[in-house]
Amino acid sequence: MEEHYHPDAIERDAQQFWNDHQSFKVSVDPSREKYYCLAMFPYPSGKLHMGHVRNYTITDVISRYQRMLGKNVLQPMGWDAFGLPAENAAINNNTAPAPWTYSNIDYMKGQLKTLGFGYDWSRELATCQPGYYQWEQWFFTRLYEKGLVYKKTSAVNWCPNDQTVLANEQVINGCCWRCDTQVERKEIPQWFIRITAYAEELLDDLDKLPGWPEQVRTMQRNWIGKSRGVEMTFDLAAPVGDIASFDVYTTRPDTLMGVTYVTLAAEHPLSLALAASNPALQAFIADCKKQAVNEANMATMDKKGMALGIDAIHPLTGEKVPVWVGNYVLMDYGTGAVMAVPGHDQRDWEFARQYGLPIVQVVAPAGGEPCDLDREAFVDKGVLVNSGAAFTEWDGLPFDAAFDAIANALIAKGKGRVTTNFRLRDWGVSRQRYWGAPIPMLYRRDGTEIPVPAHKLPVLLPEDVHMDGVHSPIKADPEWRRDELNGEALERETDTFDTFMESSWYYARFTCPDFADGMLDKAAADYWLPVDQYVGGIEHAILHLLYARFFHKLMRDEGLVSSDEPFTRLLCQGMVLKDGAKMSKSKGNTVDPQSLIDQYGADTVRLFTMFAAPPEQSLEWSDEGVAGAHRFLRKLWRAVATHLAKGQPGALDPADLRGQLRDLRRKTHETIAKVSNDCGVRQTFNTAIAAVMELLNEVGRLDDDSPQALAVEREALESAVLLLAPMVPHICHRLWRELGHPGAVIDAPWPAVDESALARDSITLAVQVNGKVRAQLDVAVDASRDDIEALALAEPNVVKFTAGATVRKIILVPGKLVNIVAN
RNA sequence: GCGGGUGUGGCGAAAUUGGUAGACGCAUCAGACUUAAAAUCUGAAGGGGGAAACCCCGUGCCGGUUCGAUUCCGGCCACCCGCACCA
Repeated sequence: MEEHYHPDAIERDAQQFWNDHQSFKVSVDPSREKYYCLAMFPYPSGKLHMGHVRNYTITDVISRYQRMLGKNVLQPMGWDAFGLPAENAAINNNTAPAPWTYSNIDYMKGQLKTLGFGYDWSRELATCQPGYYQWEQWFFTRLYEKGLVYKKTSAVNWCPNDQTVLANEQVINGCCWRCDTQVERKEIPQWFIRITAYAEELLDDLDKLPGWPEQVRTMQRNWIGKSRGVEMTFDLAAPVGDIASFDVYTTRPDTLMGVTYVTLAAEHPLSLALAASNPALQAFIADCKKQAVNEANMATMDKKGMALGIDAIHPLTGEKVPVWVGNYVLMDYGTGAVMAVPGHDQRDWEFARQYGLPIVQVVAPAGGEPCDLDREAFVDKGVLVNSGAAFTEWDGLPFDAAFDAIANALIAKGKGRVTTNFRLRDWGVSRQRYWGAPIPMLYRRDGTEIPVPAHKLPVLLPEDVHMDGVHSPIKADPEWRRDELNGEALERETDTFDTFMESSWYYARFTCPDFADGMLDKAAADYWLPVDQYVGGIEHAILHLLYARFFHKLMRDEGLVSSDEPFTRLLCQGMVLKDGAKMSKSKGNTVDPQSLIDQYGADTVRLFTMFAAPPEQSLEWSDEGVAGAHRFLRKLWRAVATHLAKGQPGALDPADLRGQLRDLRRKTHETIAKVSNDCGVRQTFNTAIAAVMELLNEVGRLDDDSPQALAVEREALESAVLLLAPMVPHICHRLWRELGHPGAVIDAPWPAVDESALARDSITLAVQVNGKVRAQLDVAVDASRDDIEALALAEPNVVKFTAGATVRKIILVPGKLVNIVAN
C-alpha cells in the first residue's frame, strides 16, 4: 500500500468505479425495503456554494448509511430551473434565460460529480423541460375543472415608470430597483389555487409528522392560523350609494363593547365609493397605494388614517361609531374592514392616540391587578367591565363566557355568526414574467376562459427570445399569444406559474421522470413514495413545504399517489456562515467549494462540513478546520498503511483478551454503538466523527505487535473505515480494498456491536457532597449500594467536607455518581 | 410588528432521560525527531488562587423549582431565519 494519501487519484478511481458499475441506479423492487432520500433540488444559479455542499453531503451521508443497512436507496438530483435570476442574467450577459440555465446545469452537474454524491443520474430532470411542466399544466387544468382554481384581482408591486410588475425582491426601500421610481400597489386579475379548501387537513395532518422538527410544525400551524371568531355586520347610519352595511371579523368579540370606531382598507368598496366625491380622500387612497405588497413593511410602517365622515351603527348598542380608512388595513385579508378597540388592541390604541379617538375599557385583569389605559392597551384576556348599560349582566364574565354571550347576542339580532377563520390565504400562482411555465388558459373575445385541452399540451415556452430588460417576451409577442380551438380565435394567457408550482411535485416525478403517459406512473410512485428523508434549508420551513404538502393531497385526490403526506422525515440544515455572517455574494465572504476540492479533495470538504457542527445548526466556516479535517484523513490513511506493514494478524479470540487489547476492543464496539446511534437516530454526524477520531487515537496508543494485537487493531481499523464510509466514501472505498476485501465498501453491511465486548469489571463514579464533585471512586460493576456508600463516605476529601455535618441522605445514580447531602 | 430559533473556553463545538461542564477538532505554547524547515509524534491549557494536594468562580442577563440545572419554569437582552412575487 502507498505510504501517502493522494486524494485526487483515489477520488477519480472511486468515482470511476461507481460510474462503471452504475452503483446508484435503482429500480422498483418490491422484495426489498426502499429508502427515498432527497435533498431540496438547487436553482442552477451558476456554481455550487457551500450551502449546496452542506445540503447534499448530509443527504448523501444518510443515503449511503441506509444503503449499508441493506435498503434499496433512491437518491435523485434535478434542477429547479425556472426563476427570476435567469432573466436578469440573460439581460446582463446578452443571452436568453434558457441557454444560460442549461449551461449552469452542465457546470454544476460536473461539480456534484466531483463531490462523489451517490445520485441516480438516470432520473435527472429540469423543471424548464416541456416533458416536466406539461404535466403541471395538465394538473392545473384538472384543478380548474374541479373548481379548485379561480381568478380574482389581487395586488402586485407596480413600477409606474417601467410599466411592469416587480417582485418583492425587486423593490428596494419602496422603490424600483431599476429606475428608483416609487413603487405602487396595483390590483390585477390573477389565478389562484384554493389551498384554503385544504387548510383544515394541512393543519390536522401536522400531527401525523413526528419525523418533522417541532419548530417547523409550529411555524406551519401559526401560518395556517386557525382561529375561532365572529363575523358581524355593521349597518351604515345612512347608505352610501347602494352600500348599506359592511362586515368585520374579530377573534375578540368579548371586546365588542369597546369599539369606538371602525377602519376600512383603502381599496374597500365603501372607501372607493366615498372617494368619488371627495378629492382629499382620493389623495389619501392614492397615497396608501404608494407602498410595496409586503407584510413586514405593512406591520412596521407608520399608521395613517382619515375619517370618512360617515358613521356605522354598533350592532349591539345601536350607537354611532365613526368610520375611518387606514393604510394598514389590507383588502386581501379578511373582509377588508376591522373593528377598532383601542382599549384592548395596541395597534388600535396607537391609532386612537394619534387621531384623538376615544379609548374605553371593557376588559379588566382577571386577578384585579391595576391596568392603565393611558399608558398602553390591555391586550390580555380578562373579565368584562363597563360592557354597556343594557348588558350589565355581562360584567365579570371571563373570556370564554364573554365570547359566547356576545356572539349569541349578535346571532339573536341577526347581526353576526361564529366562524372559523384561517390566516392562510389562497395561493396566487400568476407571475407576469417570462421564464416560467405558461399558465395553460385561453381567453375568448368576451374575456371568458377555457383551460387548454390535454391534446394541446404542453403550452410551450419559446426559448429563443430576446429579453429587453423590462417586458416578458411572450407578452410582447402577438404571434405567440394567438391560438385557436375548433376554429374559434382565442388569446393565450401570458402569465407564467409561480416557480413554487414546479418545486411542489418534483419529488414525485423523480420516481418516474420519463413517464410519457401521465403525470406519474402509479406503480413507481406507490413503491417509492413518500420520501423517507427530506433535507433542506430552514428558510423553506413554511412556503415550499406547505405548498408541497398541499400538492401531495391534490395528487392523492386525483388518484396519483396513495399517501397523505409527501415527506416522512424532515431535516432542516442550518446556514453556512463565515465570520459570523451568512455566506453571500453581497457580503463578499463566500468560499468557493471548487478551490477547496482542488486543494484537498472532496472527502476533506465533506468531512469538515459534517464535523464542524450538527446539521441543524449554523456552520461557521474555518479554513484551518478544513486543513484539520484533511490531517485526520492522512492520519487514517497512515494508520491503515502502518498496520498493513506489520504483517498478517492472527485470528481474533475475543474471550482471551486482557488489558489494553480488551480496552481497545471495547472502544471499537462502543464506537460502533455510538456512531450507529448518531447516524441512524440522532443525525448528529459531528459527534459520530469525533467518536471515530477517539477510536483512532486509541489505536495509535497501542504498543503491541503480537498477532492477537494485530487482530484487535484490524477490527478497530475496519470498523473505522465502515463507520466513516458514508461521510468520506472515496478514501474508504480504497482503504477497504487495501484491507483485503474483494467487494466494494458501499455494498458492505454496517458493522454490528458485540455486546460482550462492552463489558467492564469496574467503573468510576463521581462522588459529590451537596452537588459538588469531591472525589472519584473506582468500584466493581456489581458493587452493592451499601458498599458504594461506605467507600464514598470514607474518601478523604469527602470526610473533609462532611466533617461536623449530618448526612441527610445519599443519592446514588447507578454508573454515574453518588451525591451526599449533608449539613 | 408578528411567528420560529440560537446564545457554553481564544474559535467550531460536546454533555443523548435533570446527574462529573468543555469530549472531539482548530488556533496557541512547550518538548521529541531534523543541519534546518515542513510533515509527524508527545504534552500543557476555561478564569482566578496555590509549590502541590486542592479550593473559589464559571454555560447571554435576572429570578425560581431541585439533593443536583447548559438542560425545566417565569421575566429580560442580543443575534439569526421567515412573513405569501428570491429560491
